[in-house]
Amino acid sequence: MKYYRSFQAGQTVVWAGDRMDFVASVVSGIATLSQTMEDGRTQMVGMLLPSDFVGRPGRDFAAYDVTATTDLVMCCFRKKPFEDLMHRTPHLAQRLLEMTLDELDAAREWMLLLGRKTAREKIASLLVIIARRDASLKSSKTDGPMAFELPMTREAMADYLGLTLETVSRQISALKREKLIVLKGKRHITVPDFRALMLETGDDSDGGFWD
Amino acid sequence: MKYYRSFQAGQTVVWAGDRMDFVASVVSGIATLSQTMEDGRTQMVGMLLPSDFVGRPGRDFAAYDVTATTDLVMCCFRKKPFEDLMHRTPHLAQRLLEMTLDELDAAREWMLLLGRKTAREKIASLLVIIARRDASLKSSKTDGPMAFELPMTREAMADYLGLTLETVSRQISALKREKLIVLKGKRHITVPDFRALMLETGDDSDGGFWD
DNA sequence: CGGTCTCTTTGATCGAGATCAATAAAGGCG
DNA sequence: CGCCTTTATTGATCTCGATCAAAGAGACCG
Repeated sequence: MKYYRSFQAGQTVVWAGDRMDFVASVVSGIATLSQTMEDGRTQMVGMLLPSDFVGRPGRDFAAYDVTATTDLVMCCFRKKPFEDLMHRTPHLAQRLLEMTLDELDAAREWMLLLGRKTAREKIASLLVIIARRDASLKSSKTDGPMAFELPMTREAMADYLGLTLETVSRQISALKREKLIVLKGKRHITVPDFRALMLETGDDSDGGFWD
Repeated sequence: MKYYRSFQAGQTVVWAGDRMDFVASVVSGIATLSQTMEDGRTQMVGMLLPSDFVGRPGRDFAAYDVTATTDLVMCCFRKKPFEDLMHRTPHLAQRLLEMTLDELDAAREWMLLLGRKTAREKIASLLVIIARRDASLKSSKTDGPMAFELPMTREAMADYLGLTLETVSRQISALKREKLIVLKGKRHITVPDFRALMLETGDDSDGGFWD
């Protein structure tokens, strides 16, 4: 009923439209949900971090491509027993509801980004999100200089942000030129002044994050 | 504990950030959820149709502006008693989970639209969505000519689609010129050939809708 | 160590949609 | 009815990001 599966970075976990007779949660690593149009245009519609849940009770086919962007371990449950468990355990539905509402909020914030932000604001927003997540994982402070690894290629960033990979690259170069970020190699980023980067996201001055 | 509230088209139900001590569901009419950036850029992030739910158990402040786009009646419950009820009624959480998952799917489809579709595809997609909803409300067939009222201004459509109102107007004119739609006045639309319009949305040939 | 991947950067040019501006149509109301 | 406001259309121009193209930087491997 419960088992673990591992995937290498880049591997596909399931394809949209495939039969999917399990639900799962991420143990370690990062996975993405994405949708692809017939002509190949791709949009990432979700990002799964450790503890996040995939799969939908009462649906037999995957709605999205699920891809491991880093090495990934997932904990899977067969769907049928899981659904039974859910009926017997009221708390489970409530917990899932909480998580789904969080995802819905994230999706809506992302809609604002996709519909209204400039390329520069999109890149800054993504870097801020990744930096924050990283800081909270390591429970480090967000005021000094922050450093982290980008867990994705430029192309994946483009699919995330509704841009082309060239535009992503150019905007990152621009932020580097302006000393808002420092690059070591292609993936390691240091942010000397987090507030300065946040000002580039187009969001409210602080979003209540600093109190 | 339970009461009804009515709003006129254009009225604001709640502002983002306002205290919101109730949850509600739409009885009749249409409401929208939207987010606004400091400089006024606006993105609609959700559309509430009859039976849809607003408000989040365990959150005291509204996350989005809620606006009535047509005359609107909502059925409200004080939040505290509702939360108690939810603890006592396992089915309720499961039902809310279903609805929230549907909204999440809609939000993700919308993300693809915002991130990757062209202006023409966005307009066609919106018209198809509205036409379908209208058809299912009147439980009429989707193959003959279809006619419906646009429940929103060009500006609201623009906020929905991540476009400017001028672009919306131009694309509607283009679809009219090409006889894909027929306009009577500014709001009444007739679609002579629904499949032809669907081909303009950029989605899979039929999305399983025709079988 | 050179060869061949894949990923990234950078340059040149193009074009869809934004922006700025003017006009037109449709209500609402004195 | 004419006046005023709101909503929509259309035109002219500009600009940001897409597209096309080439070169650079690692990583892996024989």
